[in-house]
Amino acid sequence: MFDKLDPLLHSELRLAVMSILVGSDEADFVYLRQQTGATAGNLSVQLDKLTAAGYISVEKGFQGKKPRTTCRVTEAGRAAFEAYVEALRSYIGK
Amino acid sequence: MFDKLDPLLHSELRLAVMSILVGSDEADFVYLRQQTGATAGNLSVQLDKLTAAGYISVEKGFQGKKPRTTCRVTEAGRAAFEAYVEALRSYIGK
DNA sequence: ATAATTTGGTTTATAATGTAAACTTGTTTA
DNA sequence: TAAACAAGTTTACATTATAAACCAAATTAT
Repeated sequence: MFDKLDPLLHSELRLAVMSILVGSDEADFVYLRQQTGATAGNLSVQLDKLTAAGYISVEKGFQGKKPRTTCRVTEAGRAAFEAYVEALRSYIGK
Repeated sequence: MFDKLDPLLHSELRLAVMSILVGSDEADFVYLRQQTGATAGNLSVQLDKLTAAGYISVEKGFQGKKPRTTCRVTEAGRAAFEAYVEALRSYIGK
């Protein structure tokens, strides 16, 4: 009756991050922080979890002299996001 | 950008319960247990939380000699559910 | 020059939450 | 009348989320 909801995506902050990445293909730490309003610590932890799950890839580099952490959604991440959205329908209809 | 997700509804089991109640107006403990596959303990705890939030009302009675716990969604619960679904759109589109 | 602040994060301690096992109360069955 | 069952509830434990505290490098102020 109800599809299982992927616990990695069923989290407000991680879902917001994935939503941004699915729609924009690349976003850096600072931008994600701005858009989500999350604290840096929380964002850092949740990015780690998404990385560990293979849902995003993270590249650390520099922009001039400032560190820059760039995130991208992986194919697995995109698929998981779509599956999550599909599973949600069993709860909320449509 | 992203709407806040009501933490009371952003839980797989509570969301499933609310989904059933919004669509059926009355359901008893045993039925909810069957439909959700939850353990009795977990269901009991989550029903308490929904009750404390004023999202459902619970009536305890008997059917013959067996206890029977009947749940209904309240108006506040229905409104919260709809708001939750609406908020979700900001994450998953559509 | 060097002290104070800011930027871009990470680690870690705590609080909140979810979950199932264990328990309770009463009923039916052997 | 003892064992098993039904309908829940309580409680203990594990997981998760979150922010505070921290760190390193760069910038700004003195």
